[in-house]
Amino acid sequence: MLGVEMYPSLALGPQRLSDCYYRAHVPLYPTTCDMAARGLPPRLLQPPPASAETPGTPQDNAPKMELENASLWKQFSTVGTEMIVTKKGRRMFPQLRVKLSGLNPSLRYILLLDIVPVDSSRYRFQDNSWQVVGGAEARLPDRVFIHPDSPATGEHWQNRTISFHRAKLTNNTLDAQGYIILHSLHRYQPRVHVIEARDVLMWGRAQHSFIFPETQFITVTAYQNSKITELKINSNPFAKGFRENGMNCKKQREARLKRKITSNQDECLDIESCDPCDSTELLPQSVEIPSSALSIINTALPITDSGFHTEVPSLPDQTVSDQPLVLGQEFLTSEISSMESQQQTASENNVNDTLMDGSGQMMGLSGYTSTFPTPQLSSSSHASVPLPQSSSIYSMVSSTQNSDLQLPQSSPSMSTYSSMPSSDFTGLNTATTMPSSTTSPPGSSYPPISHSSSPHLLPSSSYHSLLPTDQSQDNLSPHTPTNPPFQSIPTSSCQGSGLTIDPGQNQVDDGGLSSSNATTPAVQNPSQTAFPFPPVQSSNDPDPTSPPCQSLPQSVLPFQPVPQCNPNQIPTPSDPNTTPTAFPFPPAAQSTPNTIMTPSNPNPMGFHFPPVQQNHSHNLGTPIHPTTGYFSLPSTNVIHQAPMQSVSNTMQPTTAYAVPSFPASLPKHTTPGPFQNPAATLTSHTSYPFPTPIPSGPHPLQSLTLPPSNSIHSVPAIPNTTQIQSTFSQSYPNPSFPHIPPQTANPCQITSQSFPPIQTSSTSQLLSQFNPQVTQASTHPQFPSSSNAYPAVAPTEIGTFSQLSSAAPYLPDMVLHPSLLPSLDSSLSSSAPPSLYNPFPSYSLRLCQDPRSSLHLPLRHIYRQPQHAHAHGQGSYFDLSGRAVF
DNA sequence: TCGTCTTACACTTTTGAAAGGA
DNA sequence: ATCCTTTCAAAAGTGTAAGACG
Repeated sequence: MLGVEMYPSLALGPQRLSDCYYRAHVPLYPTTCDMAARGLPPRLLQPPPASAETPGTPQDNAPKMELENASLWKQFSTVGTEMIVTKKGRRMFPQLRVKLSGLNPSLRYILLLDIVPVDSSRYRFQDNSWQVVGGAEARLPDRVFIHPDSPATGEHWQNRTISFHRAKLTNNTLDAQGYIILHSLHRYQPRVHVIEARDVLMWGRAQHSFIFPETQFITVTAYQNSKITELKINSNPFAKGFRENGMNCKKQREARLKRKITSNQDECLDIESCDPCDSTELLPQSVEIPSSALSIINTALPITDSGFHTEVPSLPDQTVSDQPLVLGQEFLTSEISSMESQQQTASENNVNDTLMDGSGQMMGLSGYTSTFPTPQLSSSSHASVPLPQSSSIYSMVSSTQNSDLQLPQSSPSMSTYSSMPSSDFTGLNTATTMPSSTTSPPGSSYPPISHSSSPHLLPSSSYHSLLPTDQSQDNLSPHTPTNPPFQSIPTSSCQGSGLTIDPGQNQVDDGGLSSSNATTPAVQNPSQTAFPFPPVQSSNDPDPTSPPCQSLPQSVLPFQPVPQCNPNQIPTPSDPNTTPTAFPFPPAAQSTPNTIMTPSNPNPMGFHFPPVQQNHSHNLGTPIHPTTGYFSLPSTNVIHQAPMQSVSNTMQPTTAYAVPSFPASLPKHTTPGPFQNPAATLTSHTSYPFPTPIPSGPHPLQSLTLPPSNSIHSVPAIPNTTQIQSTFSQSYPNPSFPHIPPQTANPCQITSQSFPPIQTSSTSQLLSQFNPQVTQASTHPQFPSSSNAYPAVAPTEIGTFSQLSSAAPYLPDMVLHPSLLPSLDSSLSSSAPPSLYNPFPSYSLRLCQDPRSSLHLPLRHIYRQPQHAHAHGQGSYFDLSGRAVF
């Protein structure tokens, strides 16, 4: 789900990046984020204990992301966020503005935004609430918005607010602008992916995905909930005209209309009689703001969302010094440099932009806490969860997990993590141990759907999930040796106790809508000062098809278990623990590469970076499966074993939710597709089969037929290399969305989906447990597909998501790591009928190499988003469906 | 008839070019 | 000639309302 798989195309031609074709495989099934969205169970991963955070620990270095305008999002979430989609494309509001920390300042990263369906339902706003009215429409081409600043150094990303405000949403399935195509009246979850681009070849090696549950929204062509309209008008600068005192307010409009009519009549009667003074009506009028409006405004008043913004202690991440580009990387380099320069300029310009939306600071938490709808469809569990809990969750997150996360980077751990289930959904159904609340949160526009009941607390703050890196790989990688120890980032610090405000933070590309940075404390993690460079997967990996355990990421559970939160407890800005905005999703180990590449399921998750030249890949240290042609993902993600333990130990069934971490879950096909390499599918998580040539055409991918949902793979594949992090607002509101009926549940999926709490006590165990085959058996009964809880690391109860239980059209790609199963709470696993739950779908984010570069895969150009003649980069879109976007 | 979507509209903000000055 | 600031117009982003569509 959340896990995004990136397949670095190792061999890149000399051509410019813009000329390169990238094909993104569209996940047939819901991405991991879907899981997150669906089931973001109340359970929050516990933050590593503040004490645990120590400078130089690997955990500290883990990338962390926090949603800067979390409070604004929460404001909307409490009501039920709606996003307008139009044919011409509509920006998102609130904007998705995040802050990153824990990156290696010297490394380059690419930031991507994609939006995945939370469930397979279609919604309708009835009785002042959103209700499921049917199944979702066929999945649309998955597109990814590339932040215009990409690629940029970690320093660049960390020194400013990163805004994806340029991303546009459209409901035009034939959109040629490259905008993100969404269905109206469907529920979606934005995801942010941080992909390490230490160099061209290494691109996509390390991948981190973040999800903020509070950013879920329902797409609409016209606002359904008047409360949302009010919030938008009061929060969005562009809508000032519609405010009470605006020139386009209702009174003014009515007056204009009246005048217009009158004028027309007058004209008809006597043109000369028209008096210029009539225009006075148009003049702005002081308007008394209705109490309701005031309340809204008040809510928007700057409240420190620091509590929400507090960063979670970062997990250790491998640090890599920038390495000279390898052969074939020139084009990337040039492209990157060009883009970087261009984007950088833009970002710089935007750095000083003050947040106009008042998002984070502007919004009051109070509103958020009370009514914030949970992402889950099921009403019971989420609805019951009070916001305060979320706050408590934050505290927990910050406090506990670090120790766990700090697992030493060990190759073994990698395998273990790779296999780790993306999400544990066992508790999703009624059987969940977590307490379910039948009542929906007050004010929530979305009626709770009866479902599982675990309270779902979504951490607003970001988590970093560190995936265990494959040391062996890293070490083998030529680049590895050169990688200097990770330098701490001075500006940002995060951890709970250690949280500090970074005065110097600049906003990136905020479009001026974002709130001022000053108000938002940048959290730095003192401990991040230095972390050892994670071992790189050896390019020489003897067996590309080797079981994921080797190559697999180590995705360790980015999810930190969240101890039970006290609902009443509200995170305070001062409380470091409370603010983690995002939690990492453990990368989904890709158990069955082949499944991913099947024609029917070209690329479930994301970008494919097929190695152009295997030679390069090996040289680079990214193992490519000889037969399959997939790159084995390096284990950049390696690190976070500790979290798992902490999760299991600390997480409370009720409060904590497991986050499906596995980025690229690949649907498992019983029959290997042409692309598949049987061996690869079975054995190695790390190596992915190289996709067979796809018929060239304007939309090769689109032509592909998606497998019926039923055919969906029970086993989600978890990309080894990618580290998935999802950020959930701890305070995530109860699910306002109705859950989907379980009818469609795929038994197979269900089994795979449920993930018992993982016991991370011993990394070695996990590693030993990791078995690609096992992962393939994602159908493991312990992992119900539909379970809401995120499997990951969180050991304790898995939140149940009613939504998940409902049969979602999308099959989960995620593969649970067997090793995780044991650790999971047996009660949960037993309680949840495997068959009942759909597997949590996960997308692997993959970049496909341009076919022109002699690659098998059809290449797609990476088009830059229309520049609009603006100096600032507008961002780029990847069309995962194979459609040229830019 | 209803639900949904499209389009035009008026307003606001953003953006970039041009002009002017240092 | 370069750099910086200011001004201005165009483009883009908003929600609304009316109408179209199925």
